[in-house]
Amino acid sequence: MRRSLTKQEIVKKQPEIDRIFKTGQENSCRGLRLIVSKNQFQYNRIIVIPVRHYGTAVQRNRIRRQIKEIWRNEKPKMVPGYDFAFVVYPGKALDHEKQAKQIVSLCKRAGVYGPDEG
RNA sequence: ACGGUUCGCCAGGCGAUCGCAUGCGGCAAGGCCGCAUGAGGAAAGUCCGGGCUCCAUAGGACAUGACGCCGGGUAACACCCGGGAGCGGCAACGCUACAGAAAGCGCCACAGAAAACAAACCGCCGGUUUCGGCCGGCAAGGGUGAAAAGGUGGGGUAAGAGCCCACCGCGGACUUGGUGACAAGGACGGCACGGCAAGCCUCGUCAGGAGCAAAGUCAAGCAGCAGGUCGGGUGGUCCGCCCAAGCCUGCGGGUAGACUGCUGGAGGACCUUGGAGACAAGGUCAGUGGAUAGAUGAUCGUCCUCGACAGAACCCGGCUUAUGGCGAACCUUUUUU
RNA sequence: GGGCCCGUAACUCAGUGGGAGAGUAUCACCUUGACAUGGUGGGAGUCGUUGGUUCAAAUCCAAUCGGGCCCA
Repeated sequence: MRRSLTKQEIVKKQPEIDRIFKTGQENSCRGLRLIVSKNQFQYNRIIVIPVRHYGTAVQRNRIRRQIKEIWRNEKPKMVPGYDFAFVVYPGKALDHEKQAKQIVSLCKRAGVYGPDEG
């Protein structure tokens, strides 16, 4: 499987986001919350949502790109068929390695980080 | 060297791996491959000015608002350039809502006699007196205040006063220079005319309203009810013009998709010419963001000065604010020659 | 993206050029055996910030910071 991230793999519609928040299963850690919900596709989808008044436009763009990048690299190890919503809260910025560990542990707790794949 | 003033420039580089968007080409059939391109000087605040779209190709009047030394630049401006005057600074240089207070209205708290067609508290002088004061003259002195009706000196006088004189200030016909703001000179006047227009206002100039969530096309979908009257064309009013037999308002219901607008521009780089400059004209070259939950990133290596402020959402011209570094010219002080 | 509004005491607000105020709250005292209520008195402010106009600015003007509302 390729490690690409196309437009299809991004959750776009407001009703779909509402569905994730209603039916999804929540896991959170410091400054980050992950909501996972099953979808009707064969692949996974993602959305990154910084909370209201999260820094400047530059900071919001940066955290979204960083999380998308980590998720893209870890995607082949995930169980397919889920929607991921990352809600980001303001806090101290982590470096790439620590942030990747944090996201992987969140996915493991959510039960979508399959050890059989990869 | 220290401090300061003005102007200009840059916005980490290179390489590797993975990845995103758009355009083009190919394979070939809705997916791959290749190539090219891919945020800013402020993209920001939304403070101004336009383009563009709809309402009438936006017409007249009033209201309202903005601007306000002169000349020029520009599509336009509240911006820019050059100049004048005033103010600040030792200077380089900077700042200025810089029209009108003799069109009119209003305000000037407290204090003070009086805050503006004048007037007289303490006073000064003359006359009179029943010694309490009264009548008249004066506005120089005191006192109050942010501000008190030219200043200083001399003459003059009962005491005084532009009452007279000299100098300074003010106004100023006129003359000269300048496109002009204005500058220089100035007969004469004899001080009459306090300040505030970022108070109302007057004069001059300009401005119709709304904004790409404008506007248009397609698809999907729903449910009407009540009221108002003669209207509507966008939100100040009237006229005019256009449209219409229906329209408007309120409550309720439905949609939350796709496409056009959407980027080739008052555009950029370089050169030449004109101009003091802002800028204009001509030529050559390249083809250079267009997303729509929102594309530029991540990691590693390496070098250095170790990277600030910060992310396009229709597009331009400005202003303002945030911010790292570099360079040039000029000025002050000190030292040296 | 665009349009619009508001910042005054701890809170809610008034104040349209010369004195910074009201209610609630808080503090002290009185009243009560004690509490509540009631009464008397007091403290608390860079008027969001920075400049400008004016003799004088919470007020007028400009810039800036923070908060809020609306659109399809």
